[in-house]
Amino acid sequence: MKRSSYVGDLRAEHAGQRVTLQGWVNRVRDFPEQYFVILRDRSGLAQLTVEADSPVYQVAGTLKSEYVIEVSGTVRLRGEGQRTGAYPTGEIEVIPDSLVILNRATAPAFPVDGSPLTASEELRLKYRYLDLRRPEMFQRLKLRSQVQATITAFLNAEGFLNVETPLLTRSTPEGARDFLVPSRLTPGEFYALPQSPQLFKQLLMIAGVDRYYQFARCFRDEDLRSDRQPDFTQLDLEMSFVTQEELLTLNERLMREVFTQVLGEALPDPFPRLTYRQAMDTYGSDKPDLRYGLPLVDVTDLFAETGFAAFAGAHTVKVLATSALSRKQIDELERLARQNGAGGLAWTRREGQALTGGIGKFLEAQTAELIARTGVVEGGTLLLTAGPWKKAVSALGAVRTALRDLFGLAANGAKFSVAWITEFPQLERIEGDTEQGGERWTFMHHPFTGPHPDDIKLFGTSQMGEIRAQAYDLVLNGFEVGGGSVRIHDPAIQAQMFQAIGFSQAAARDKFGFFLDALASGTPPHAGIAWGFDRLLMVMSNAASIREVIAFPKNNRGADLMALAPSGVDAAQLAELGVALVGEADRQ
RNA sequence: GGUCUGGUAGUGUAGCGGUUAGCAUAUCUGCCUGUCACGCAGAAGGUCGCGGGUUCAAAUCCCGUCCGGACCGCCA
Repeated sequence: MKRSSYVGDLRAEHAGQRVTLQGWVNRVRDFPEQYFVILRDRSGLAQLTVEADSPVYQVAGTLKSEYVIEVSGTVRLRGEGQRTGAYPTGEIEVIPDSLVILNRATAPAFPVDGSPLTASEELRLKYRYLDLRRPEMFQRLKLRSQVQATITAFLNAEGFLNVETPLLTRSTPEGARDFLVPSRLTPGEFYALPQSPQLFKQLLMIAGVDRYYQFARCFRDEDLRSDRQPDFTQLDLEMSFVTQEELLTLNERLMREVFTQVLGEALPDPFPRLTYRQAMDTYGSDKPDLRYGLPLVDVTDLFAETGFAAFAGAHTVKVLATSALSRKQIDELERLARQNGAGGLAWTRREGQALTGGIGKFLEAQTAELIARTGVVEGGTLLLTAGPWKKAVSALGAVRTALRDLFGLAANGAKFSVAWITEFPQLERIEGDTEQGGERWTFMHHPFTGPHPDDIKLFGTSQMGEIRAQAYDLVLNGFEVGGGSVRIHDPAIQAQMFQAIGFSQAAARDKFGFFLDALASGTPPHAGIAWGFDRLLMVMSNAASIREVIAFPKNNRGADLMALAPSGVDAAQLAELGVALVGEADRQ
């Protein structure tokens, strides 16, 4: 029988019409004179009313939750006092004259009928197909599909070409561990799953495609987090003959389009911008949550002459002014600051025009100035970190985020706060690796990121750490939802970059000789970006974890609790691949 | 690799040295004249994650281990 409509679309205006519906039994309410069967499909719920004299009364009595049924019948306006505004179809009921059980069901492990969710996430992941029956989950799948459709339409209209790139490929230098796939045809050799289509999209520019995009599946074999999956999707795009400015502008338009079309939310035009330096210095993060203020205040100068030894010699001293905190809360924040690289978290409290408690007694000479600069309120707490610049700011940045969660600071601000972070450093010093006294450097973004033209002269000097990259991140509510760069298209600069990160010419040739050849074959200036698609959806749907916006995600340990992956394979499969397992003791 | 946190009927939770291991919900049975997370009555359902220890006595305290989650490292 052909379905005449979705269950949730029925309204009073359909009264008198014959319908055929298919779906799941959400719930059966058993009364002396009739059964109320609540039918559910992805569109919503509607009530079937089966009276005692109905031809389907017997069958209706055998229905249980989650049975799959098909009914035909007539839509009827409910009587006065029987209508409800609790759900959209509450004005009507369907009087079935035929009811077929298409499939029976075991009792679900947890309720999916719209009653409050009680199941643990572990259970939801194990029975993901049940979890996805819940309207909340279906809405997330739908949102994801709508965002993808909006992006596709926008980029197609802008002349972008959707091109797919291989999943079985060669290791690309993104810095994460690769997932490897053994080759049967060439035993002893491996494919790598792409960490991103980086080289391929640049090759498409070299090939003259000019404007490319793809919803690219990417794989990184690193530990998971609530916003990180080993197997994820990015919106990958690349453009030729554009400046950084043009690329950012187009992406802003795209993002605004997505938010207006899908959520009806207006984002600013243009997006605010912060340099990496500003973001770190003011918010202690390169992905600051700008829905609230609470800036880090620099007080390095005030501490230079204090008797507080730990702070007097510090390169950077930063302070956050917050409302009153209990000792226990301060201890918890200190633990967090330490975990984020600080030696400790100093504190003191404002009482009138004095600072008492914590390190207050060392600060008599600076008290007035500290109160003035931070604007700390009466009874409020000052939290301070000191140390090398990056450690001091990022530890206090972590504290800033914790204060947001503690006091709900983000709740009063804009629903979505977006910004570009620009001028990332080109190179990052590798710490604790100073063999032969020389310092070693690595790329911060990836080795094909173009340096700022004004800073190219710093390659090979002692100021390599100051080289700015033409790299940018898109930040939304404290999450990095995108990142990209203007690429190097000049082989000479590429050579300088390789040299800076200690890549010999031979090593570079060995790793991606094909790409260097391509660069030398006529490469247009080009730039690109990749959006963390899952992460964007997580923020858009205000979900607590990335797993909420992925149909079949992996848990904290990278396991699929439903399919039970990863899993062992039989010896024959391994033999065919030329792969042998080593014992635990032989593993590093 | 590290820090923190949790694991008790199908599910969610209470109990934190001596309880017949409590409550809610789901399940099953019966009842109920229109419900809408229907209601009422009853029944069944638990190796308190697992192993060891302390104790007259352990769900409860200790140690180890496995599993879930958050974070650091790692990763854009």
